[in-house]
Amino acid sequence: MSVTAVAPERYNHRTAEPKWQAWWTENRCFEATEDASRPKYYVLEMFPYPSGRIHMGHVRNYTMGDVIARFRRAAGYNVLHPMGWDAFGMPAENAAIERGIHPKGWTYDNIASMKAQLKNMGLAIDWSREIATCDPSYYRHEQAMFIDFMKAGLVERRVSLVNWDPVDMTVLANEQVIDGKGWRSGAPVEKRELAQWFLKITAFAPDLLSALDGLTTWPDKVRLMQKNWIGRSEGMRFTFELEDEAGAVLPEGLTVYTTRHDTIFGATFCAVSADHPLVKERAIQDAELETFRKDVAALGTSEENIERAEKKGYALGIYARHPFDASKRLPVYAANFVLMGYGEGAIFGCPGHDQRDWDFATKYNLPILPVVTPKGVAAILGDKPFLEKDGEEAVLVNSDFLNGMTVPAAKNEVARRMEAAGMGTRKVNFRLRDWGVSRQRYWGCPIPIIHCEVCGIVPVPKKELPVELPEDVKFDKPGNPLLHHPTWRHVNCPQCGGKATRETDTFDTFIDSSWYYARFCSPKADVPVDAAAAKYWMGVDQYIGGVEHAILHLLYSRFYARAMGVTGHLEMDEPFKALFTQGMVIHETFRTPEGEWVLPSDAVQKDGVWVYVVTGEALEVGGVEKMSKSKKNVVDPDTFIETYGADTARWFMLSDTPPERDIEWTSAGAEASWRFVQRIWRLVNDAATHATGNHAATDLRRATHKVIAAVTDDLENLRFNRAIARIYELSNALQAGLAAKDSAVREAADALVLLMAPMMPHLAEECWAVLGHSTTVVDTPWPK
RNA sequence: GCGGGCGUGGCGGAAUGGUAGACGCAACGGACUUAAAAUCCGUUUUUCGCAAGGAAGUGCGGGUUCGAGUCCCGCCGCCCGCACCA
Repeated sequence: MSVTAVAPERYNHRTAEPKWQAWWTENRCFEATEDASRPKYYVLEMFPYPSGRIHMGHVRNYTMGDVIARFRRAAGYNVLHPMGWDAFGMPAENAAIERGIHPKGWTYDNIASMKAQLKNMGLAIDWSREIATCDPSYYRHEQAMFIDFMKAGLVERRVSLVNWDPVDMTVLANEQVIDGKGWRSGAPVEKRELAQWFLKITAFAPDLLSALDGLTTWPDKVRLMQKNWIGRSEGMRFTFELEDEAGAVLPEGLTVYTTRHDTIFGATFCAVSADHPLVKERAIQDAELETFRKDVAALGTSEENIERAEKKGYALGIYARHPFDASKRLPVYAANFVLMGYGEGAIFGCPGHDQRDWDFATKYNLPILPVVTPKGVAAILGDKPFLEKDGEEAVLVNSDFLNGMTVPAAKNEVARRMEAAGMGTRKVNFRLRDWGVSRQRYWGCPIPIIHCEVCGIVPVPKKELPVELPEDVKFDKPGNPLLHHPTWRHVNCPQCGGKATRETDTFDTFIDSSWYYARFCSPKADVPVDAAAAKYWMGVDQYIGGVEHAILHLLYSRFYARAMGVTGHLEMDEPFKALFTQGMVIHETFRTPEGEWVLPSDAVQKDGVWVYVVTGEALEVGGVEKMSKSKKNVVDPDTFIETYGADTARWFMLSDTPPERDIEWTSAGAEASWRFVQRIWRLVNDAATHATGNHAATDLRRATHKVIAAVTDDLENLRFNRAIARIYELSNALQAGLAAKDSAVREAADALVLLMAPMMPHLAEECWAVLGHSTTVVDTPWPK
């Protein structure tokens, strides 16, 4: 039986979608203005790098944000939903090197084409607030703030051992080194000594850590990752007296950091980093030690090296006097496992209760002394160090005045005695390092500094900002084009007027994205952030993006908000009130028998077997993996939207799979979404022929209101897949209601359209008109 | 090694400690059609049974509870993050 008397025409997204997109733009539906009479809602997705084309990951991310924006708008909020471009970065420069295109032209062309693609998605974005970080009107404020940060003592220039990416020929921050390799290039990172600009993120370490507790609407996983990254530990810093082979006291002491000062009587050696001053100084006289230092440096920091590396040491021929037992002296080694960058770059080794120290002691035949044991158990020397488990009661033995004490009590006692004797102090240490922000690249924000031979480091006067990137640069040799520019770097010193040179390093692009969320509040202001606008809009009520930014971008942004607070640019601490990290878009992979990757669009299923359309040969179906160009398992959003419409793409992205998990793109699933679009169209057209109901408590009416409540709750909690399941239920109920001539048919159809509107806004508008409304969905309140 | 998460039909996945498998996909049967597509009506955890109906069932083994997919303990498997951090 046919549901409709006269079959309606098929829904045509090709006419409907551009029509409504134009209508929203003309009527400025999504342009936000401050309005104190309404509650505000700021929803933001991590802005894209303008690579040239959007991918399905963007579609998923921006669809989620859009659903939230449209839902909150309908629910009565004054919504801010802006978009911009994270436009500085290496790919633009690589395009310049490889194809001779200027990074600026390349970037802006990409922005234009990606903007058109995003518009085709029908996003409810306030395009009047669009920003690009490579625009001088944006980065001049970044430069001004850097100078303010300097004045506030949040900037340092120091020579330090840095991570050098030999492929990208630039320095990387610690956060940007993954498994000992550059996060972009994948090349093994080398260590180099360079003069670098640092932002003092460590100044905020305690606050960045403790404030995590308040971010209750962030994923626990992300909070935990940040907590581990910041890495707070409570311990002691104290100094050993040193003596030489003959027992004569040396002028210098050896300061170590430890969290296990309770095990001081188990100490049998000391170890210092190969980069420790004590070692460097002796290596001048000692060729063998210098060789050792080089070997350690050559080993690098990559994961595989660390795993394979044996503990190696070099006895320095000096000894540390035990602080509480004059009869003991501990040989001091230079050791490859001690990091100069953490603590004091020096430790005492207690092999009985530390795996690493155990390995070292075993190798060099150093004594192993058990000093901690479970309560009521005699200390024994097993075949591995004894490490008490969480909550396990352990007591000190073989430890003089500590004997019988619990671990915490013994720590306390050692700290008390050392502090009383002036040997050391309790100290909280953080793993977090300051953020090195100098990059030896062209396509980034110039660091607004002038180096004067007379005056030293001089900030560019604010009235001369922005320091603009010169456009006439050449990419004909490796390294930084700014360094090779004939004139740009040569300037007069703003202070003495003498000859000086500009800083040619540019900022790490993560700086650009560390404050853009605040700039969106007042994108055209002539200060970085207009205070009144920020007071109204900040913080971001819902931030959405990939979990890959759990540390880098999110930690930097949290730091920036604080630094901007100190310098009076922004009055708030936490930029993102709620965070949601969405999963990836994954897809099957296909290979020819020769091992060539094949695009999904070139694979067809014939009699249950996947076949390559070009050659007709059977394809090997590989794993379901993240969409990537290298494996060619990509589906082009543009082509899909052209064929099936934006609403179909949006609907599919939200269906079935919970938003935080990886979603598998399948053509069958996508087509099913398309069929649902047509089904809604038929149902609504059919419902439109029915009379308005009489508010009787029919089955359909009950079902409708149950679904309204459920969908509202689901969308408030970002459970898009469940909201969609409810909408399917309502469409099933409506279909049954139509057959049963239920009097609530019109009411149900209206609700169906309004509930699906955040996900399928174009279809909703068309359906709303079919149902005889003279208003638009975008201006209709959320149903209750 | 340390830290965290997850194991439910053929698949994606539902389920404030209260009828396990909502909703979707796929598959199968039927209607419509010259035919196909689309659409519509059904079936679809496993198992026994012609049926009515019964039994088992949320990785494995225990426990708490009137009641456990959900809470607790111990395993097994997979995934993610950090990693010589003193």
